[in-house]
Amino acid sequence: MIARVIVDVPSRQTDRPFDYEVPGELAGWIEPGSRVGVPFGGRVVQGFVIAIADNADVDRSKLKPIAELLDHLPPLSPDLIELGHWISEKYCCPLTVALQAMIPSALKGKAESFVAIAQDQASDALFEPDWMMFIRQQGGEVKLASLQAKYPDAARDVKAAITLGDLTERAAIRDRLSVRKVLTVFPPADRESAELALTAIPARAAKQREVLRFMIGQEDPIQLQVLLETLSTTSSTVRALEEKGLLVIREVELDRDPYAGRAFRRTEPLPLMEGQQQVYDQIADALDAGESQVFLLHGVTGSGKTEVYLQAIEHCLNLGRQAIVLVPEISLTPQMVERFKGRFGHEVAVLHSRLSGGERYDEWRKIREKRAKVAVGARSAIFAPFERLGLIIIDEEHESSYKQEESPKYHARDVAVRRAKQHGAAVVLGSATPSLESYTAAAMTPASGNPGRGAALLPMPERVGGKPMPPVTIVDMREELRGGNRAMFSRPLYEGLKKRLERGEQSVLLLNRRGYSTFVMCRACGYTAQCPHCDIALTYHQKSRVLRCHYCGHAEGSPSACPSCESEHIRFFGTGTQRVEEELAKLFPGIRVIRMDVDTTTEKGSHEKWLTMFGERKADVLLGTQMVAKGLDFPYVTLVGVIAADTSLHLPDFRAAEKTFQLLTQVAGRAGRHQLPGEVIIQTYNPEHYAITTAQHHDYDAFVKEELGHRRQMAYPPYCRLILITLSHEQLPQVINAGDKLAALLRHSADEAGMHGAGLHGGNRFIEVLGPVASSIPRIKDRYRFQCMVKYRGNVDAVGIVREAVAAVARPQDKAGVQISVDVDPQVIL
DNA sequence: CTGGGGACGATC
DNA sequence: ATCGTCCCCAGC
Repeated sequence: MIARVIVDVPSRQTDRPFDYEVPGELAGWIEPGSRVGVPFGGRVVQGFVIAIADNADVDRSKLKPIAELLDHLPPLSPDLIELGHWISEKYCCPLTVALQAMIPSALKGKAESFVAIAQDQASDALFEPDWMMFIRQQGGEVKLASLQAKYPDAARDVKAAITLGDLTERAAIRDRLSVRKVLTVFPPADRESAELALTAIPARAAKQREVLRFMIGQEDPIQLQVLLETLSTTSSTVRALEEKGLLVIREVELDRDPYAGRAFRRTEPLPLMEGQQQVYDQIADALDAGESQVFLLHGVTGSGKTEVYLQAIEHCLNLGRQAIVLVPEISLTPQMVERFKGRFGHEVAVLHSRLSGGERYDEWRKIREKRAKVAVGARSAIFAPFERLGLIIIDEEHESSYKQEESPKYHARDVAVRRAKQHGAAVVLGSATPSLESYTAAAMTPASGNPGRGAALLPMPERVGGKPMPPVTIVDMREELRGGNRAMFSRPLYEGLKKRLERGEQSVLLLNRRGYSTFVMCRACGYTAQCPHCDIALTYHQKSRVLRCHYCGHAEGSPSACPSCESEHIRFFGTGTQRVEEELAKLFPGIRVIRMDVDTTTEKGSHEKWLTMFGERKADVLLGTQMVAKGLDFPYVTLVGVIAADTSLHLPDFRAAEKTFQLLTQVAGRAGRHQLPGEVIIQTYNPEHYAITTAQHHDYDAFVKEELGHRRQMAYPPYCRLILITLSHEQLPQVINAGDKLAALLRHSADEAGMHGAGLHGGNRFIEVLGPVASSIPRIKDRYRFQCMVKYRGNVDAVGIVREAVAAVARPQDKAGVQISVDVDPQVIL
């Protein structure tokens, strides 16, 4: 029996299966998906079995046996392995990287070396060195690492002993975490004889009597720790009873439950409004049919999408299938979790990055061991190891956080569609502002003349309770300036805030820029403070009084005089959240402000803490970056102010307008969701920009129409697909050289591919290579950055072309080599 | 003639 | 990625 193993060595050259012999004793245990330790190039590494075969591809003499099996249940299933292949192809990464992304990091084992005294070595206490005696004391075998730590000078001798055969070396894979085990006390099995024994306990051991009496009355096993606290005694007392054979103490597996001690109030399905019911019926039909189908649920904020999700999941579970709910990391608040736990109780597993490694592992095991049927989580929860998926819901599907920034650079939405196909599951993409990719996919419905393809559009244009969308006022900041107001708050926004304070209502202020100021400039000579490691201006942080780089974290003291001309006319320009906070305090003495940005929410749970405080009306204003725009729902918020809508509009990103529109629409939906009517004020220097005017009228369709026009004109997605290749190196000439080489190779292959297709340009099939050009931030962390862009459409294997070109350029890949990263733009492929 | 150091290639 | 091998040149 032969196992094909993908070894955990993430490089281009080892990105293929290696064959291993399955030892007889493991034959029944090893299957595709098993995690194993295998000897590889003179050491032991972790690997995944991806297939079982009868015959090896290589000469039998080269085969080595699998060294160890790491889990009793394989952490991957065949469908996840297949999905891994797809990811590694589509996103251009080694298969092991794709597979590793699917399991909790607790299962990322590292090889550990052990040394043992060889069997035939007799003890020779007189002449033995200390370290050898130490090994004997430890039972003949120790971790190499602990030997190194204790006897740093013995390295030479130990190495020699291994070479001579006096010591043997053994490697094993060790997981970062294991199942949590808790000492647990079991009540006596035979209560009658225990009663008898009770009387036999002498009076001086009164504590033992008390413990035993307690345990006789106890139905269930109890944690030792809890027992000791309840009866305020010590473990020796309990141990004594154990030794008498009256009690049993055993280690019991226990989940680390991040929501332990929280009771979730059970909720029942709410009656659906007509709009909700129609949407639900369509999803339920698809679930009944059991065929993969993608839905785009376009529901305005407050239209009751979550209740539709909950009932669709319930229907899915009733059909004996499982469901995954993806939510942006930032929206995965306890309130959000509560909605799902409240409806489905213990059958919900929660997966997100704020959990500790152990908690995450235990939630994952709940799914693996079929104790959970619903997974709620961020991006990576798309890999939840369910066997019969029926439904995948992606809430706020337009969110860019569904794209992973590190390798594997997958987009959870695209992976979801693929995974649903494997399982015959339904996908529901929910958003008030669908991404253009999803919208275009939905525009290809049978009705629009593309039968058999496309996502079904499910509109939910009504808000629950019929609340109107809040009125949105656009304030032209150029007018304000002309009117003599140079402050960061326009008069309408100032008046609005003042009114809210007087009425005891709350406001939310959005400014998509943290820190105090955007840049520091000398008015005399024009000097600006730049990061020494990146080509980017430093941001001043008021509290710590330092200039900080938001890309590499570099910090330096802020100058009081210009470092270049020594003038004192050095000033802070641009506005960050810290400065707004300061200004609010000046304008409204006594105002209570909660500031929420990366700087104030690094601590675990701080994000929720601030929101809870705000919900309890312990602050008047919630001020923050885009994290205040997402999913918050506070009844006393009646004013939402956007301090500078232009911040995201001018980013060097063809999605800048789309992101701005989404952000403004999202944040506008935060006001007046309850009894009190709301109001939104947007400050901007571009009041006529369509992203802003369409957001003002809550007019998604108008925005999409306009934006699609621009995208078509510029040949950007969804009218084509993109691959961005970024090259970086410490030396500028090296990057330029590699960039030129790469572009030449790409152009050559693109031409060749074009030859075989009809109508290269303007038709439905083309491939175009742009660059190399310097990236928008030409240097980060002391590395110069250049990029090439591949634009393509139709049936061309652009990723394949890129993969080959990258492999050719990255050939001499020693330490001095140019780093190349490949980014495939998201695309809903149906 | 030996021994360090960097390029090259294999790893089942 | 990491390790062993080969080959070259410097030093003895």
